[in-house]
Amino acid sequence: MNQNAEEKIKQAALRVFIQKGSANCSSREIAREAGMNVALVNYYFRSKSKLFALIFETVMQDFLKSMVQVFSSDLPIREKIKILIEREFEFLGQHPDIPNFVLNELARNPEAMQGILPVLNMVNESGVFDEARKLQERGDMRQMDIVQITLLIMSNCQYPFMAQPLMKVIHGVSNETYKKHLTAHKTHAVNMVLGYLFPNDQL
Amino acid sequence: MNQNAEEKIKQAALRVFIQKGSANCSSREIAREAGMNVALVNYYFRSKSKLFALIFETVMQDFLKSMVQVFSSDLPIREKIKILIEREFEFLGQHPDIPNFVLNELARNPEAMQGILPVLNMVNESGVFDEARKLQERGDMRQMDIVQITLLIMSNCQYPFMAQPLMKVIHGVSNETYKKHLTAHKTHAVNMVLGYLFPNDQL
DNA sequence: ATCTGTTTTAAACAAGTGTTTAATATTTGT
DNA sequence: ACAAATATTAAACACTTGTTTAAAACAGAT
Repeated sequence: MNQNAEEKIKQAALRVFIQKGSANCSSREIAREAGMNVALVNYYFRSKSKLFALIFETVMQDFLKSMVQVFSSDLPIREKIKILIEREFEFLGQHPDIPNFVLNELARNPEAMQGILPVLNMVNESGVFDEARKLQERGDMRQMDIVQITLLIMSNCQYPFMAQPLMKVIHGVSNETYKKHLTAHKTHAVNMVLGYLFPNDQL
Repeated sequence: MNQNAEEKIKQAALRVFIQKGSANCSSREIAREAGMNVALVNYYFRSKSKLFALIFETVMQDFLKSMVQVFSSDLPIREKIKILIEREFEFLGQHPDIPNFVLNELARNPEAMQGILPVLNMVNESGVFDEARKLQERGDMRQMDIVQITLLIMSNCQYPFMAQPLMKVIHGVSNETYKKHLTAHKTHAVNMVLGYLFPNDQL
């Protein structure tokens, strides 16, 4: 089980960190989840914080990958946004607790900010925002800052998953019911965002 | 400093809990922030978890109060939504880390779910959702579940504040710049949500 | 089989955790 | 002024934390 141990610890750390956060879990818990000894965690990864930095970076990669991919593609802008939102809902359906994890770490764990730099390069080199700017200059898209376009899209994708516990208890709905609301919400997100960004499309 | 000590601890706990979360702070840190001894925390509040429950409940009250107030008012529906969003932005401008705090605790701290029950009563007794349903049956408002209307509004209000660290680093903007984006975003949120909920208003 | 380097373990370390205790200081009522 | 009640403190409790150490188990090569 040579390389297996290292990999098992990584996967256990991924699960535990995402579910509990970097601060609210122990090295021993990660080791237990991996079925290994505590000392092995530090044998392979030097320290808990180094292990976390590693995990956090890979999570950030996954978190932003699909967004970058879609926008680097060759589709017309409306299609891009539509597919982007749909993929985001699909991704979040399988990893519903990642947004909470990411935003929480970035807000509360100063070290987490370091691990985001490689991902920043990925985003910048993709030319996502340059392209969006070009599309905007060309005309029919509503004039607003790229920051706010990003916000518009991500708000309506990520928040519904982050607020799941709150919404369930406020409206008194079950897990299954809320999942149905989520898939229905995908359509609303697409239509609302597209409708707002391209007001001239109305017919 | 009789009642002062108790109150000082409460306010210190409020600050520390919101900034660090219930799990990632110690009783001693709260005591230090309040300028008091550790034992006093338990002398007044029995235990750290009891203190947290108390704090969390009051935060939840503030968190949902303005929403309930606005919807219990006597304004026409479009005005209600507009004012609701604007008040939400104002509240979050002064308490930008509360959404992250609330959603994080609800997702990760099972005990937090208990402290929400009184707030649930507040929401239910206000008749917020009943009223929204009535308004919907009457006609011109887009047919969609109350859960999703709630999501629509809260997503576009809360997420921009929760994602501040992420957005700042992704787009490389300063604190001040981002604040300007936030106030600009308020207008977009109002227009987009109203535009989507009342499609016949277009002129 | 023996040596060599790597992997895994149990045990220990100091530091920090929530909580309790018992003694001291302070306020209150008389 | 004194006594009773309350508020505050330092010290200790048992336990968990991240990390290190030194010994053991294991692998492959000669």
